[in-house]
Amino acid sequence: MEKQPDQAEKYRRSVPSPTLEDVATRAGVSTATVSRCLNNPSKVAKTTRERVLEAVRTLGYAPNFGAQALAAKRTNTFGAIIPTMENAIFARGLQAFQEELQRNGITLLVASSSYTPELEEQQIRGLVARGADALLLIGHARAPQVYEFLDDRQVPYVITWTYEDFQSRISIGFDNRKAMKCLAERVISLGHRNIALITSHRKDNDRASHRCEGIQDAMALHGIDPEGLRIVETPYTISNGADAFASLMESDPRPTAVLCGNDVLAAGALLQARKMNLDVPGDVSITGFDDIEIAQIVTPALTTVHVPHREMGKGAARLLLGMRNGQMTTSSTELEAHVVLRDSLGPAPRT
Amino acid sequence: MEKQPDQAEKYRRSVPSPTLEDVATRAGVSTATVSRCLNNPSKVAKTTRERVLEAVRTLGYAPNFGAQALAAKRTNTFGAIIPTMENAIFARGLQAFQEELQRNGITLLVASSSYTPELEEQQIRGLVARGADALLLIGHARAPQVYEFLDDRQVPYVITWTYEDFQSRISIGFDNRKAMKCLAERVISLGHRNIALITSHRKDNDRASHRCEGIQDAMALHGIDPEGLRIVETPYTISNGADAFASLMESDPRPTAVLCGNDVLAAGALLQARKMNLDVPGDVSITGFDDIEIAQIVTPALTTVHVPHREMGKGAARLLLGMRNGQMTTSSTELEAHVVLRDSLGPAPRT
DNA sequence: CCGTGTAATGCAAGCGCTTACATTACTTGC
DNA sequence: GCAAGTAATGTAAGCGCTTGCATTACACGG
Repeated sequence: MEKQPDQAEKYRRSVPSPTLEDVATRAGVSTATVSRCLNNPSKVAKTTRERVLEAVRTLGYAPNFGAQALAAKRTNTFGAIIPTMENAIFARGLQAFQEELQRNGITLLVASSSYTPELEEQQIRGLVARGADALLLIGHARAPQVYEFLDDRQVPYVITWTYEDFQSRISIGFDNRKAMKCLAERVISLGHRNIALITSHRKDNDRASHRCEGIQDAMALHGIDPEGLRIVETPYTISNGADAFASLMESDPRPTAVLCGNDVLAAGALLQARKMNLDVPGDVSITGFDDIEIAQIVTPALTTVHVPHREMGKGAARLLLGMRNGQMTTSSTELEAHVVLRDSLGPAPRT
Repeated sequence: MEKQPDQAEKYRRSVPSPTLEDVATRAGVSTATVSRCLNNPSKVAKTTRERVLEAVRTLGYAPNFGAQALAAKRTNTFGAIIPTMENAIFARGLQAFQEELQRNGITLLVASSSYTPELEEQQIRGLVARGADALLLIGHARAPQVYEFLDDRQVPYVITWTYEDFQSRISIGFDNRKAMKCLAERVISLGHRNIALITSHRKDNDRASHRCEGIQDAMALHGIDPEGLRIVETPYTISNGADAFASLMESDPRPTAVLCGNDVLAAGALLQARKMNLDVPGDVSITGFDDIEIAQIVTPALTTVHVPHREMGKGAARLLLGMRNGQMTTSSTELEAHVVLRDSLGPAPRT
């Protein structure tokens, strides 16, 4: 008998979230005081503060995000647009970024652009419309109107995964060109003359194109014609890496060293080498870039370039936090990437 | 002479975002019409609509998120809380989830809980406070007050990565217990009697505990005492997998098959086996779970359980979209996971 | 005991949008 | 030609919060 109404009530009991006003009433103060108490505790008397916080607690109050954003013109939200979530390239850096932000009470919104400039622009506008207070961007290459938009709206941003003291845009990262050059010099010093590169598309991707240029720098430096670098462009997946490697191995003369624009492509290349019964590094050397987890897992372990993922993420967060607080003194930071020698790179085979 | 003001102006020119009102003025209509035009185009005459859209375009108008959320009590934002972003376990599913959402004009907010219930609860409340219209959750195990909170606030949610027709909570996923049992039966049928499991902590993790039970089911079914299953619990990282494997190999009697709760742990085990000069699967068999990318990359390639990542992600999005639109007819969906035989599982070695 | 300074609090005006309801301008049937 | 319906648009009331300014309450020196 008691059951029926109970049931019905259960259905429609939608407890609306408590509002500032509810808290204010319960604590016997005005909404202004509650607001101050939450955002600026020092301006409220201790006894009142305690009473208010008590009310907040018992009511389970949480501020309405939209209202807060609307009134304060500030969301305590930062955004990050990364090219892809599918593989781990950006995961570690992003994790560090987000940890640092969290520590400062701000939330991270992540969007991925699938390496597509149009999509990226759309995502950037979207995040700004959602009130992102600041943005993390990967690489410098994007349409000028995007930068104009950001500057007009006064949205602070930092460019990562690359370092370049460039056009007053502040960035934190490493010099992709230099890092890759360093690795290429190693390769060349082991006697390789016939070198190939598997990379993602370089258009609209400054990291990829700088890495390529780094190889050519090293070649030129050692008297090898940079034009002789065989280049295959393909999206970042393992199977694409495998296919690219296969096609490279069919070419003549066959490269003795295949450098890859990142570890994922290199893992694919390695897989394909095994399938083709090629010994790595006996028959052909393979290198990666990024030093993500899989670099250590594959057999042979990948010689690659270690990228300071966590430092970039954390540093970017610091910079952005500073900028938001009106610190205009911040400047770009260069971090170091270094070659990690493992087993996939060896001397060039004798012909 | 003209220069000074110009300079000064340059500094302070913060173009405030255009508002609905700006658009309305420019198009010579009221804000209501503009709003309708954007959210409900069919209610506006075609000629007016064109005029309005033109104004929107030239002004570069984008709705203010906070204001919209406040007025409409809806954010077109869904949230997902996953245990970790660090490895690829959830990446593919999440990507599919987000793609499907994007196709429907809704934005995804991702938070990670680091496998910590308290943090997860906090993240859930955070996302709801930020106006998430619906939530994707991993696994069933969480405090009742969390479910109460969600039900009170009428926030739709779906549980994934597991399937269980359970307490009226709708879920989409696969039966972890059954899937692991299936794999374990394979293992047992190859003559293994001495079996070990490396898993993440099972407390507060129903996927992990179900997988464990699945093994024990299979053992019981084949007359092996389920109590004989050696279990090592450790967080999901490669090096932890390696350490766990090492300690297992020192135990007596030594297991002939080490099943792992996921591919990351298995990759670590494999690495350690190589370091210990153990042949896999000659000396010891190793299996994973999830079938993420690394399963195919490691040597020997990992025998594992393929999980329908993309289907879960996409399906979850569909369910949530339906629920938000008031479709109460939705129900849980069971997907299939299946064993993938590769090279890391072989017959038990003769003693 | 009063004037004054200071700390604590309240008042109320928005922030930019959605939407119920009111209004206007037309059709259309009789 | 008019009542009545319908389609298109306008009016204005909030949504829940922040914050500049006004007000109140004291403490204190003279």
